[in-house]
Amino acid sequence: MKLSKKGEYALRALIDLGIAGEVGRELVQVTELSDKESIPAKFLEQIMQELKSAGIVVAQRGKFGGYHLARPASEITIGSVVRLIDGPLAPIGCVSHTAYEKCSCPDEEHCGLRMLMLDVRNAIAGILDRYTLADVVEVTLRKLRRDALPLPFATPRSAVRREPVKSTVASRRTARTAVPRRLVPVEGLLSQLLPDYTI
Amino acid sequence: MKLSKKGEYALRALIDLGIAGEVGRELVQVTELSDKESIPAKFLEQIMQELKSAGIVVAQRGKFGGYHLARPASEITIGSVVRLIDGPLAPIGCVSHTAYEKCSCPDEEHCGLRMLMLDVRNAIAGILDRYTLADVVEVTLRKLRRDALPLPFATPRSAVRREPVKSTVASRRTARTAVPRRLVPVEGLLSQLLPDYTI
DNA sequence: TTTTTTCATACTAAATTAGTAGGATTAAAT
DNA sequence: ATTTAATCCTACTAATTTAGTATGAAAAAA
Repeated sequence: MKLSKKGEYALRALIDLGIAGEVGRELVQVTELSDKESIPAKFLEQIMQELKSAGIVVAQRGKFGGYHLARPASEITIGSVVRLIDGPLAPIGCVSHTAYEKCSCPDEEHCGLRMLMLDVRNAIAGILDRYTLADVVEVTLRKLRRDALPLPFATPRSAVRREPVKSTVASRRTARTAVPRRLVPVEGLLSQLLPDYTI
Repeated sequence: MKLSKKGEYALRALIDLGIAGEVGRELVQVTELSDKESIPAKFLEQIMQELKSAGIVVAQRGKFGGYHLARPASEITIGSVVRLIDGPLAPIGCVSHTAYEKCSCPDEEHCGLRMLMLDVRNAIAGILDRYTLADVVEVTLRKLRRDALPLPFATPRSAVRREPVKSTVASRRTARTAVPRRLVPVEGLLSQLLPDYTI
């Protein structure tokens, strides 16, 4: 039930971009991300490319370029990122919603294992499709502030000399107000750390 | 978040052994299992070997030999089987209970991703460690009976000419009475299909 | 003694994972 | 215009994992 390193790196980088947006930083370069997270720079470069192609991040080329989120962090679910990089969330193909595949078993309708794995897939998707980058950014910032630690990306590596590139939408809309919570049953550690968890 | 084919095959075979025990069949051979589930026989043979080494099944060698569960199906959790064959349930090492591994991130204590993945690992383990082979056997048999389908392993391939080999414990104790349900929150499809789900 | 099963070990082809390498392109600064 | 520093693009690769095959020995029943 593993998440690949690539998937982990993608999420780490995106969370960092979310944090950067939250502290007013407009662009972050691959080397900053790879330094902070100890990710091989060239590997992360590839990953950022995939995220760009998928429309999750936007790049600014050239000197003093870098990346930022293409949409508000509250509109990027963790599940969508994991699916993009690592494929379906379901443990076996015959219970995948996004990539169903008939399994080898003789009778899917009477397969107890399938029922069980459907529960697992729903449990995973219930979490990863519910939470967004904004949620993870929020708990991270909350913890850092609680312990009075310096926030990452607070000081731009090179002074902010760029015009507000395209739109500051990302940095404004990250607050979790507009997007309604989707489902009812809320449990787990993250939900307890988030302020407005509906029940 | 995939379960390997090997893990899937192991679970299918074990569920079949559980069903066999439930319908009074004492031994099942690899070829029967591999036929029924369309698993390459030699591959399944290897898998059964691992399950034997782990003390999950017991083998009877020689002509008219075969396998049966080493313990009551109600005492074999799905999680223990998946961990044996596929390793830890946790998506990343730093949230694994059974195989913790320090992750590359600079500060585990303030890592939002880790919190999230801990929720995921708890959700997965909450299901796979809660349910046993007996549960899966039960929903399977329930569905087959509901649709008036023939139960597998009801007719022994070769007549039952063997003495009650070691103990009939497995076939007697499979009823889910002795083992108490472990946790409180019960949801998902499987729990709804099981009769005595506590809440 | 034959048959039929598990047991044990070795091997392998294909896919996936986790990267490296090298340069082309773009844009800001000088 | 030239230099510098960033992303972009493509190809390659080493190691590991996955999903098996292959071959035969050992055991037990007939």
